[in-house]
Amino acid sequence: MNLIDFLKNIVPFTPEELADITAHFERENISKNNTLVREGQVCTKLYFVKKGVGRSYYLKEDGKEVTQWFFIEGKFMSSIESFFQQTPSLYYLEVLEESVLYSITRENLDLLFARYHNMEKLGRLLSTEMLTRVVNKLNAVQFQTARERYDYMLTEFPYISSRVPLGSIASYLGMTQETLSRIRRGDTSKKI
Amino acid sequence: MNLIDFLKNIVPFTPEELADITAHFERENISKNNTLVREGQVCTKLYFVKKGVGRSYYLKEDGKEVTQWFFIEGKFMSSIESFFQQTPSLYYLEVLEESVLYSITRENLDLLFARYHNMEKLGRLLSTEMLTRVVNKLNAVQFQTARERYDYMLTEFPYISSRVPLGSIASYLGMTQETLSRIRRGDTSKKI
DNA sequence: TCCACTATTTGACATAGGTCAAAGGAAAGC
DNA sequence: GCTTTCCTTTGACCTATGTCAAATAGTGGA
Repeated sequence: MNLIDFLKNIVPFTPEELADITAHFERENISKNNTLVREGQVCTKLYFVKKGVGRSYYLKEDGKEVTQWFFIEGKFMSSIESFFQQTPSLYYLEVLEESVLYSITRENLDLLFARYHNMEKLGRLLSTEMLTRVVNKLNAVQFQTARERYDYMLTEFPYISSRVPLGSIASYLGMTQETLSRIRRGDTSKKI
Repeated sequence: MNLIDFLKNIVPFTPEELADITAHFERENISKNNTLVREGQVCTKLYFVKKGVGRSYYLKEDGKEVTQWFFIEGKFMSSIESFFQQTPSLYYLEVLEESVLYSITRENLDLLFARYHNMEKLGRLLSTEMLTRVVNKLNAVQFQTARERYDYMLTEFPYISSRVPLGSIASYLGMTQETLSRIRRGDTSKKI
């Protein structure tokens, strides 16, 4: 997914706006398993994923990683709260595959927000879209069985299960790796 | 909390902008236990809660109500997804106390978004703020024990526990009313 | 003030999913 | 082609929280 096409699909930017906006992004090629942000750091960039997969996660006291979100092609990726509030990140942000990202700094983004009414609109629309997604996940996690949550995930991130380790998916879904493994095996009716 | 003060605190609107914006809101006095939106209806308005408390909830197949969110004084309230995507609401929206709301329709809000760059900014900021809150709840619900979730709720909605029925809070927290009751009793260490 | 509801608490018991430990598989480096 | 390490599966057992049912406590209305 191309950044320009992505932007055009959401808000009817003029060609001049598009040119100026994309000029503020920088292409970055990131190799597999690279960490972009660590816990405690302030996240300075917002990334558009042109190719690859990323995830945000945090460490529980016992040292276990808990996946917070996956970021696939054609989505923006960041430690959102840290980036927007400029506070230390609670999360790690990492790339799980060889990836191509387009990044923009907070200052440049603010500049574009201030410069273009359309840009502000883009921000609002993307933010409400993300809000909807998070609410969906919340409902899945809060009120569904482990198996139903797995089904939810397949709709939210269709192809991810073959691309990322099972443990990352399990913690994203709020279950253990063992449980997810048993679900995948497919013993539906029997007790898991 | 006054609507004008609330708006001014977030974005530096001009007095003219503020006057025009607030002129598009309508005051509504709603009596206790009134339902504003039903499942399947498209939610036509966004409400600012000047006084009172509201909540959104949905009905599970077995007929049990599950609280999705509480809306307290000084917050915007709506069946958000329905309002912004103009799709049938998955949720009921109701007022739990005698309340004073300021409402705006989708058309008027879009008009203001289009008219004022600052308004678009307000939308973006409120949306990211809400996103942060939902993410916090998600983390609480997904990885904390029933007791910890209760503590989380006390920070998110400090005074709500005395204002709304225990069952509504329990389902908001993803636990049964019995469990919440036992937590409140305070048998911390012993098995609940 | 009493009644009729509705909301909350309590107890006994059931279970989904977690924990711990170990065994297979797959994959990366040499 | 081996070795080492990591990832996934499996089994046995455990626990937090759910379910069901009944007992109390609160509350608004007549």
